[in-house]
Amino acid sequence: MSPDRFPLRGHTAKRQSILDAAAAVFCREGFAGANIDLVAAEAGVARQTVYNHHGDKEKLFAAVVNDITERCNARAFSVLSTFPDNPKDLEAELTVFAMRLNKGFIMGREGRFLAKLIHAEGERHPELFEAWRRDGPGRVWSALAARFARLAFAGHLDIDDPDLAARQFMALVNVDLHIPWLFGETPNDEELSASAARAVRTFLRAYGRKREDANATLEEAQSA
Amino acid sequence: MSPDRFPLRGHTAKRQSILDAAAAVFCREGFAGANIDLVAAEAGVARQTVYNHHGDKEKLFAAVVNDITERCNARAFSVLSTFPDNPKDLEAELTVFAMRLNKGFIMGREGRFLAKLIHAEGERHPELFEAWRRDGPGRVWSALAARFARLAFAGHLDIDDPDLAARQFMALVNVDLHIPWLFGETPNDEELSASAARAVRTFLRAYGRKREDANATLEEAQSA
DNA sequence: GACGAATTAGACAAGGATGTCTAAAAAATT
DNA sequence: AATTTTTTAGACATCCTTGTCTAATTCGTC
Repeated sequence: MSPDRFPLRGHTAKRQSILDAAAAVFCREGFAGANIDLVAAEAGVARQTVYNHHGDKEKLFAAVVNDITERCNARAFSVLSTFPDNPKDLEAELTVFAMRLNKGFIMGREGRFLAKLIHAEGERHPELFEAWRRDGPGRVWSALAARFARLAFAGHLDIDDPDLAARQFMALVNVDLHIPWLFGETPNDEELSASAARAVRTFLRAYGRKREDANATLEEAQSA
Repeated sequence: MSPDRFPLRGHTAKRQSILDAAAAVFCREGFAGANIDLVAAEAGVARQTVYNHHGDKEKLFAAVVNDITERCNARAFSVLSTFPDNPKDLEAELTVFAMRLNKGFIMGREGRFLAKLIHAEGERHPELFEAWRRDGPGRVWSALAARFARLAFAGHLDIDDPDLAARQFMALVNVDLHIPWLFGETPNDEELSASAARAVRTFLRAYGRKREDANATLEEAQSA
């Protein structure tokens, strides 16, 4: 009698292997086009095993969505925890952060899978993505917004609406990745980095303290 | 013998009706999930007629993609032609323009269909969307970039890279529409307008002439 | 080594979809 | 009005997929 009542350890390994394969197949072929035989083959497992673990195609799909959502959220918060709270060089550090966002979250395996699943099936299975909608963008954006608000409070940024700023930051970071993303292409590190730099530069032109700096300089000049 | 050798006028009407229905079905169900019987029913046509016009499911899909791409591009350029080239109140007029972009292009029927088709099948049928990729975002963005460049030249904006500015403008305009879009929801005019206003405000904070105004003020102060 | 649970391979029925075919009806042209 | 083309309804063969079932086999534990 092993300490954990869970059947086997190979059991859960196969379970995860099936989930991974199913995610890839659903993502490539869509729900209707996904073939259980293909999932089984790609997971290195008999078809019957797929049915043993997740009784149904629908249930399998739901399991995949839950699994991917969870892992994707974990990844997002892991990247979020590297936000530059005490920046020496705000532009440089925000750029590195945006780059991590690109690589680890948006262009990462889980991120791409989840996004494609939502695009393809979100309209048809809204209940499945309810959890994502609640805990995904909502939580991530407001966490990011909190970080921006803190930067603004510390005098590094000039932000009226931190939530809006956070959403716009994400959108700007995505600008040059969207088209390649659509066709399954993966920009190299240099391109990702350049894209992040462009996004951050524009973001800081909008929300940096340059205007107040200019005013400060103006006041100095006037008082001189 | 009528001047045009084309068979009938009801013929082309049915053709278009089939294309419309097929677009809706492909979009809702995906390529694999789309049912030709359903397309025929939705088009008010016998299944055989569908096969008569477009011999194949694949060919039908290709025809739909071409049709939608064309109409979508036409719509985009129609909206683009309302760009404020000689603005009195730049922020207000850009906001109205962004609003038209939202309603007529991004959230419009053709725009949504095309975007969904590309998301769902772009990776699997890259040849089909090659034309879109070449003539769609490329042309639209560079046309928009040209308008921004002209505004910059006329002294209304401070832009280094008009192409980048155009892409970022589109991204900012999309910020608040993305999530509803994913779930087939249509924000009302008020929300669309508010979203456009937020996007334009941020865009102008980044690319407006405020900094140079400040510098001008500074120079005046210094020369005084 | 023996036992029980999980896995496997393959066969299988049922259902659904594609694409073809035919004969009849409808529409348009001359 | 006659003729030609298009459309229609339905039947049809074929293929693919889902989900179940069975018997053999492997794996891990006692």
